[in-house]
Amino acid sequence: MQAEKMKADPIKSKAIRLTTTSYAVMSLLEMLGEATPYDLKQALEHSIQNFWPVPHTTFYEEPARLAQAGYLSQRQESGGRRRKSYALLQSGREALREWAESPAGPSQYRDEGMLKVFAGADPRVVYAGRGDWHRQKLAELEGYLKNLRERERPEDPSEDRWRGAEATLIAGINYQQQMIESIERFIENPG
Amino acid sequence: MQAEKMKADPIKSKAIRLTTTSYAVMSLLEMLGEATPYDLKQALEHSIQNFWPVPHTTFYEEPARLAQAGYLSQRQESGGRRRKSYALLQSGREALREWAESPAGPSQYRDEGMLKVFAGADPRVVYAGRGDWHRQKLAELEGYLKNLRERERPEDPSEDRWRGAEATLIAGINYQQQMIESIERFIENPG
DNA sequence: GCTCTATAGTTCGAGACGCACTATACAGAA
DNA sequence: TTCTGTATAGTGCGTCTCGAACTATAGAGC
Repeated sequence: MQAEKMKADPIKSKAIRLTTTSYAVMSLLEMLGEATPYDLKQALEHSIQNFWPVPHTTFYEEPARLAQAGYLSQRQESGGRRRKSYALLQSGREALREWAESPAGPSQYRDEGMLKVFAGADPRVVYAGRGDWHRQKLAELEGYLKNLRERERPEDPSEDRWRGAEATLIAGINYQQQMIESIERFIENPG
Repeated sequence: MQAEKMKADPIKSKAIRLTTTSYAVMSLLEMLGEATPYDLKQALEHSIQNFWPVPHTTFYEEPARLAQAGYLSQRQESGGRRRKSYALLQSGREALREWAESPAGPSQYRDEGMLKVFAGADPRVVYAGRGDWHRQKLAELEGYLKNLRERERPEDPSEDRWRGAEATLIAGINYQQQMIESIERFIENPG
């Protein structure tokens, strides 16, 4: 997680560190409006999970943390499951904008399989199923993109809250295609 | 970090969870023989860091943890900095082999920049410097591969402790080349 | 009203993270 | 000789992340 400064509404709230996960929650809330942690988790799995993996337990806790620090409003159902819903407050929206405009570090690639190869495992064994995994992921992303394009969206791009999501899907599709190639190359010639 | 079972020398040691970082340390020790944490950190930065990022503070602590659990031997210099050196013990070697042969999960891609794009940032701004970053990384890996190939190594591949390292460099070079392409594609057409 | 399954969520302890700081060695200048 | 600069080597610690395992609620079908 990147280093971030402490931020908080100075009046009522506890200062917390805003982590990349915080911004993930806030950017989903900006797209969805008011949402329960479960709604957020669902949305996450179709989008952010592909370039910023977060386990669901972490993601469930994050909205409460952010609400406590004054970035989100919280509202609780009175009947049934008495679920909580969260929405972005002004301070959250501002923090999100500021972060989005600041420079980002390089991307990270993490691959336990590659570490096994390093430790002497046979690349052909380690990567045997990988091509299929990436092909499946590719199909999944293409599905999301198709859905997104069938959705009605405003003419004016600056009004369109789905533009960012669309761009990340396109990038994800590129990435998966490249990975498929790159793995094939590697299996053919691992050294 | 992947889930791993608890393992320990049953006699003298505290049970710890072996994490992927543990195996990273042990695989380096297998290649290097006896080494100080700093030696390990150096080696890490030229190899594993590229597919399994670990902050140096974590990496410094890990050998002590592993030694305590009976996977490594520990020896301390008597003069100067009184540094500690570590080496793989039999139980460590066995744990490493067992892990290396077991299946690995999929790889992970993590990119804060992509999250900024998702949140509405302009891809051309976010990815402006990325191509160069990957080109530099590519050059770095090519340098390591050149060095490695100049080193004298045993004829018999099964004797060659550097085979794994070489394979990961080749994979890394593929990966960086693909990323350069993939980013160019994306910047030209981000949606 | 019971039981099955999908959905929706919580708990908690160990580990990871990274900022900020400390310490040691060794070279060359004062 | 001591000073001061810089590269090397390492530590402390609070906050956050991780994931296994568990709990709870809703609705479908019997």
